[in-house]
Amino acid sequence: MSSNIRRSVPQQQRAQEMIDRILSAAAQVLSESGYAGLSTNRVAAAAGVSIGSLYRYFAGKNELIEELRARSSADVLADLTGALTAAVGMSARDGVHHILSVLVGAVKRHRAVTTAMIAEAPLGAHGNILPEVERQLTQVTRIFVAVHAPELDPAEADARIHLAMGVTLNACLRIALEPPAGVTEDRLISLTADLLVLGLVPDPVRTHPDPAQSRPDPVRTRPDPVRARPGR
Amino acid sequence: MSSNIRRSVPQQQRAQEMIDRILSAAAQVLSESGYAGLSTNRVAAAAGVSIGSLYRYFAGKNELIEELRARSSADVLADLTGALTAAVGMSARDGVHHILSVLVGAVKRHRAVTTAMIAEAPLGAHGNILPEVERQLTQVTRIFVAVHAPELDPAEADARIHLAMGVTLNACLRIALEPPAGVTEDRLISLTADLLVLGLVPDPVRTHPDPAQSRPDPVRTRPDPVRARPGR
DNA sequence: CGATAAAGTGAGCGAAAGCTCGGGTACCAC
DNA sequence: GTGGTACCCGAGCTTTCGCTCACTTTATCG
Repeated sequence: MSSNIRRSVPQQQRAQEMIDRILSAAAQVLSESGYAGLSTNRVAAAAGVSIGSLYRYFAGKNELIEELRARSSADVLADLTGALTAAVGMSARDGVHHILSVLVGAVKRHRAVTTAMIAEAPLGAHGNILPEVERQLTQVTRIFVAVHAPELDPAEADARIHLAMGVTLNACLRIALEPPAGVTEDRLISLTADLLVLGLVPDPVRTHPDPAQSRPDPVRTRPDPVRARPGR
Repeated sequence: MSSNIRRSVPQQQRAQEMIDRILSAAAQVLSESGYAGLSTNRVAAAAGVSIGSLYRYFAGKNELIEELRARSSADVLADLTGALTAAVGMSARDGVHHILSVLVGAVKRHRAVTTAMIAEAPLGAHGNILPEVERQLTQVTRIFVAVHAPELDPAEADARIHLAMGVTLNACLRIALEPPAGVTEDRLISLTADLLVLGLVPDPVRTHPDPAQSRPDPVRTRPDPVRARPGR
């Protein structure tokens, strides 16, 4: 258990260089050996640095990891803010598309950290890697919904936004980190963008299935059968 | 490093009981201390069993974890298959809704394992917890799309299915494990169901933002930038 | 220059991990 | 009973972990 915050603030240039060396070595170890393979000794060795030096600048392993995550998150966030300002002049769908592709690109750049951090890690309890990004995105989306669908009551809007955040982040991660074969990345982004604008702004006409749609499905059972046992 | 596969097959009843004890102890440790806190010694102690007995039936820690995951996955899969047969008599949207709520319930029942397994784990490289479930769901969805949207070319259909799988699994996990405050679970499931049927079956009318919808957005850029071709 | 602080080193600590193995105990033929 | 097999135990091995600390080297400055 690390406790004494012994981390010293760098004052010379070489110290800053060392910090960078350590962090990029950590990212490298992460991409080569995964989160489980990330030990402070290994990082120090990979950085060509003494283990003692590592502990001079990082109070412990968790600090090191958190710093790594924070840097990636900040970088992705920077890209996002740029995309947001670029999107204000576009149509809703084009804006969403643009934002998505920027996010996908940013995540790709940080493949090592993001893939490894989807892990539990000792960070947030819920294992969210990019909370800053999600926060920013939520904020903007809230405004978007308020403008384009002011009739929604707050709870309903929140539900849609929550869902949209899940779709967005999940889609970006999937597209960037586990791209399926046979489909272009841009096609996936387009589909996601379509889905998002559809899901955010309500359209009373299509919220339920239109009766004409049904196929040779003869039986129409009870509106909803007994739900799965509550369990536990 | 575990190597010799020494795992013996149980022949007496008490052996089977022991295996169950070990597995449920593992689940308990997992929910109490997270993935990082899961050690074989701890599991054995929690099960009130010798560490040697654990290694008689599990070739190593990974085997134990994989068995745990497999059991949860199988249980969720069983629920899913039930939901699928129940859904054949329903409308598309109701069917999807039903499947989603069953999945959410199943995930909830396996909270400990699923939350911990979202972690890296030494399992699949991509950290997918329920590959069997995803496979089954993909298969059914493929049929669904083929029936309801036969005009889609295969690549386009695959893209939509891939996206839908991401949305489905992510939504279920989020709803089951990190339910947001202020919104009922059922509302989220309904929204997700709407989104899914919308996203799966193409509707030429709404693939683009309708012009009437827009608010005080003065600028409207090009109707649509180059759209990705169907790929492949 | 000499002095002081910052930066950097690495042997090695205690703890905990995964796992082994020799030896005991419960069970089921006969 | 007796033999044999399946079952179960737990001290303790080996390795690796996070981390400390006494120490040396390098930069800064009067």
